Amino acid sequence: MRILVIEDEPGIARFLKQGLEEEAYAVEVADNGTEGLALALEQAYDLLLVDWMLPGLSGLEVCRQLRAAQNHTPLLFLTAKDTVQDTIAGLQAGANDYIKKPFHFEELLERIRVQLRPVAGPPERFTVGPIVLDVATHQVFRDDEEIPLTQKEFALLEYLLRHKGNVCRRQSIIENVWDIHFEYNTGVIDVYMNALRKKLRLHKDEDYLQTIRGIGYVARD
Amino acid sequence: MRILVIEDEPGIARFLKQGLEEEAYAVEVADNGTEGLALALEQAYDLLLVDWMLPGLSGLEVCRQLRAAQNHTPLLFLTAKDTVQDTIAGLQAGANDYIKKPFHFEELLERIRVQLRPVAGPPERFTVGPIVLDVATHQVFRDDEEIPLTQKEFALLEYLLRHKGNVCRRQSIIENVWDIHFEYNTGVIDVYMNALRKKLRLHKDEDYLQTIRGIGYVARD
DNA sequence: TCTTCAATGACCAGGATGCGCATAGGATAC
DNA sequence: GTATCCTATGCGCATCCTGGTCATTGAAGA
Repeated sequence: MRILVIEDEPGIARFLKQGLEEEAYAVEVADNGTEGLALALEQAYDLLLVDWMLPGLSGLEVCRQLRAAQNHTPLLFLTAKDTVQDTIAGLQAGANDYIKKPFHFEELLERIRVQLRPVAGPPERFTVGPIVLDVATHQVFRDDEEIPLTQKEFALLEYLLRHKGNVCRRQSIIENVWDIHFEYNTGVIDVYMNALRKKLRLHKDEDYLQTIRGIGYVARD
Repeated sequence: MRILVIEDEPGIARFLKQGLEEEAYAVEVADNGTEGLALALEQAYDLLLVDWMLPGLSGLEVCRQLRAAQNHTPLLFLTAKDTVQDTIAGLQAGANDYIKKPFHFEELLERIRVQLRPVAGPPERFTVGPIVLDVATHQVFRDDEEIPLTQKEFALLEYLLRHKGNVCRRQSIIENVWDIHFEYNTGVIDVYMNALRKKLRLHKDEDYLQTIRGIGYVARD
């Protein structure tokens, strides 16, 4: 799990970095708002720890701009400002928690874990039409009959179902399912979509996995 | 949005119920842990507000049993116990937040909103008259009926709707939709406007997509 | 106010392009 | 050795654009 700490006071930054690394998090530190925002936007962090008062962009502004850019990485404010107005402003800006200094490191850790634990909880099942995908057991069913899928086929179907209703662009699919982050011209997705549709026995009129020409694919009921 | 308050002190319970109802939440109250747990398990609440000290089952125990039963409704502790150990115990038991009394009602409200806000960002939708365009799902509707559009048709309509009310010059359209940045004399835009109006079944009197002769086009209500 | 006319956009049809489907076969991991 | 993954290739068709004709517009002049 990757955490970005945006904090200008070197002492606190070092303390956080060390403490979190002992908990096996991968920690990076930015010491001003501008750099922090840029990093948060271009890298895929699992969580952001943001100080309120920062040189350059304020923490609040970092949060606002991040959310405006459709980035929804969990963000925790960590701040000495403890007025109710600030707390409310921070949360309204899109933060997920607001922790007041001085804080206990153990409580911070626990609040971080709250954010990082899987959102929906264990019974993660996704469906489209007659198709059911169970993340926990790694099984896929069509009309209660189990369909054996390979790892990649499963990952692709899971990605599409997790974003059911939303169009998944080829680029996002390549990045999230194949973990390829540079430009890459390949036809793998087509091959796997083909395999999926065949294995799931999707007829022409059963367009649960639709092609959006020139864009990508969608799972729709 | 339905909220269940599990709180035994009648004064606080009444205060919460009234305050939350003023914010248009549907609030129910249970005054002991056993009843609260039973309600939470059988009804579909959107959020639970749980006191720590309760007759019958303690709040902590309610939380544990709820999570053990695979119920992952957002749960906020609301408590006078403010030791770090309790906070950690509460969060570890599966709570989503832990708010210490005395609390400001505004902050509580905001923390409730954090839990209730949808994970993904607000959907980007644009409209003119009966036409609705959803960027995320890449869909276009007229009077709730889906209209299939090609990529270019969609891009053109999106561009016009993003600038609703403002006249889009042919040059800007060519640059932003077709990505052509040199002078270029073509009639593509006309062809696509024609296709759009036809597919969207825009009558002569429905001038949601107006032609500004010699300049370009506008989307207007 | 009416007429004329050039300019502009609406609309249609056909051809080029390129995307996605499908299948086969080689590389790789287990 | 076998299952899995990926590359490569050909094909069909949706999409896109061009070029043409027809309709409409608006301004100038009578």
